[in-house]
Amino acid sequence: MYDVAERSGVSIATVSRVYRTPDSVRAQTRERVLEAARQLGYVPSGNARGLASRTTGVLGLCFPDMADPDAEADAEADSDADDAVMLYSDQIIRGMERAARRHGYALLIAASMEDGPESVVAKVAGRVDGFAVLARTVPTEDLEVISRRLPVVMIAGPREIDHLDHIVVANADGERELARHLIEDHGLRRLAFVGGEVESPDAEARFLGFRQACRDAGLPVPDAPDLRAEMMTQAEGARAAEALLDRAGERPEGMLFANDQMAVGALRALERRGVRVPEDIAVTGFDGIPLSRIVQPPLTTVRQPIRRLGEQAVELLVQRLGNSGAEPVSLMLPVSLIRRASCGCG
Amino acid sequence: MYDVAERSGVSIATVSRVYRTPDSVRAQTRERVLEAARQLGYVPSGNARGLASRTTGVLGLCFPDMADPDAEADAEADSDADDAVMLYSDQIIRGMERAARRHGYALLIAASMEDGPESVVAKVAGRVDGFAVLARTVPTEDLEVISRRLPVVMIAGPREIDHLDHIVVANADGERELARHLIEDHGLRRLAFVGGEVESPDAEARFLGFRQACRDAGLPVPDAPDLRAEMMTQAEGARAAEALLDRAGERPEGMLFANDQMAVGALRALERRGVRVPEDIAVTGFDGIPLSRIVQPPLTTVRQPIRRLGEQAVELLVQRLGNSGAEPVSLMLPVSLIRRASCGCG
DNA sequence: ATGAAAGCGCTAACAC
DNA sequence: GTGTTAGCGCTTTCAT
Repeated sequence: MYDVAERSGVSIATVSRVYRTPDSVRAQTRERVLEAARQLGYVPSGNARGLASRTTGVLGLCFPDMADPDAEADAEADSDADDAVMLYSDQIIRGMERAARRHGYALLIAASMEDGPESVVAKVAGRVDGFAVLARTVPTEDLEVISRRLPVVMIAGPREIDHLDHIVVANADGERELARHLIEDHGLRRLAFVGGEVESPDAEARFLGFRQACRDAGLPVPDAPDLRAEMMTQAEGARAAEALLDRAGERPEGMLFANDQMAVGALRALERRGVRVPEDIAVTGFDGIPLSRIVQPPLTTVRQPIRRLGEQAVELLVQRLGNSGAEPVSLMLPVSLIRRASCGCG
Repeated sequence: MYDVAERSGVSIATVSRVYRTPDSVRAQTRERVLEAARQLGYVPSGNARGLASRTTGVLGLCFPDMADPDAEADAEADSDADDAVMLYSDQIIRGMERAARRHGYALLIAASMEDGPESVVAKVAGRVDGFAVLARTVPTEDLEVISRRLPVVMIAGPREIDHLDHIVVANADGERELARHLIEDHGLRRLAFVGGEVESPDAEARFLGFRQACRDAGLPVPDAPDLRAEMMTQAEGARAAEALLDRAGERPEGMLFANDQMAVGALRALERRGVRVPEDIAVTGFDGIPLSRIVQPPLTTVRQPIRRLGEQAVELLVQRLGNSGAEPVSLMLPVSLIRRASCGCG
């Protein structure tokens, strides 16, 4: 910058102005500066600007370092499928990027690594004006500290920290509606629910919705899911389906899975066992992943607006950047029931 | 940082060490510093660190601000499809993020906006250690200046600037192999090629491959594509198919499109016209997008490894960051022919 | 419309 | 193992 100033015969202040507020510099001067910059290959240092101005023009996203949930599935599936898989985080990224772009921000993304030298979140936090965190990516303790310094919004997670903005989808509503559909519209009564870990807020909320539907319909209300899966993968879904089949007592008329992955695995397991879906048993998932349309039979599920999650995260961050004093916001995005063949529709 | 130092009774240098090289500080001292930081909500400033150390630990990506290529298609298609669409840029991002993570970098992404106050690329360039650019995102002139200061790799573009590393896929090879397959294995001889703009390096390279196959087979070698499409959308593909049908002279036995989008559009147009694929006419695409598997009949195409493009970009950047003096590298990634029903296979 | 000077919060030598 | 001291390359008052 000093070189550019010298070469164009102005002060560094003027060079700075040329880049920040071009109109505040006489056109002729401006041209001279720009030309000098070109000749010298000058690129303004974002770091220095950020340091001096205390703003970066960048928003961030931290997400978990999970292997693809489909990794195991791919082995047995067509390798083509790999390209069709759009990860949850990919869609969040896309949503955030779009919205960030609209507001003139760039997006910094980083997955939390197992054993990074410094926590990834700190790295991101130090380089952005605000950032979003996917549930269970970052130790609550770290978030607590960081969120005192800059806006943080929690996506799809519990309200771990009460002064954070946070966004979730209507998990309970969706599952309740889904179960209601099976009960009222298809007349099913013996329903089994396969959940996730207790610590997974999404899975728990879905189970809650299931319970509500049971209560509403006057059916027995279970205290806990019939089964719980650790990672909610296809393999676990398949195992769960078999376990349910082999369980003593009457076979369930419907199996509700806390996500699509498990439901897809179940579909395959049931086919191997010669159990027809939906004639013998209805199967449902949750998420609305692309795979859910392609499997046979196509999966009845609840679609959650993942990209909008990302978009809203950015909107919240931008709002808070403008008005940091406001009350913490808590958004719940609506979901939609998708009726396909696996429940007996279509 | 000064506050943390004061509160824990050490100098700022020690605070700095605690974050950079924890082992160089006595455990007891370290704990005191960390505790003070926690109490004060201290978050190290990435900007200041970057400024002082002249490195950011961030790699960048600039990509074009295109609307979804499928935007028009979505209107007529199932809105479900929207979620299944994985954009080219999404896959590049995913590939780069993965590779960057492995090397301990975060990823900064930004789409070039129409009328940003400052060029997006400058913004990115100032905040990263090196970055990748998707073809035709950034004015060559800007790149020329910036690439003098930090490593830049061009993805899927022409070698606009000769000292840049760049990566492309084997467009010509893929199209040649595809055309050879139609000619030799299916015995087709009257082939029509629908290309893109002259300025699209991908589309031109694919046409080149088509020509090679014609030459190899002793067929007439066209000087130019039978038709060119501006944006290579489904709508344009449909129009092109109809134009080809209505053209005077013998109807072609095969239509080769420069991308899958157009081929899918063509499939629909041909169906409307009552032309059977592949019985009456073979149709092929290029790219291997998810949609290509789902359409009826499934599309024969050439898959390009988009994610690997992103991964390789990061590898090149990391290499160059380690050894800036090396010769410019030019990588060509292999593609693979995918035979499906639209050419008469399977 | 332009210049001068004081930091922004950290790292990197070097000294102890 | 820890402290001291210069900057890193900008933005920001405040003058002019």
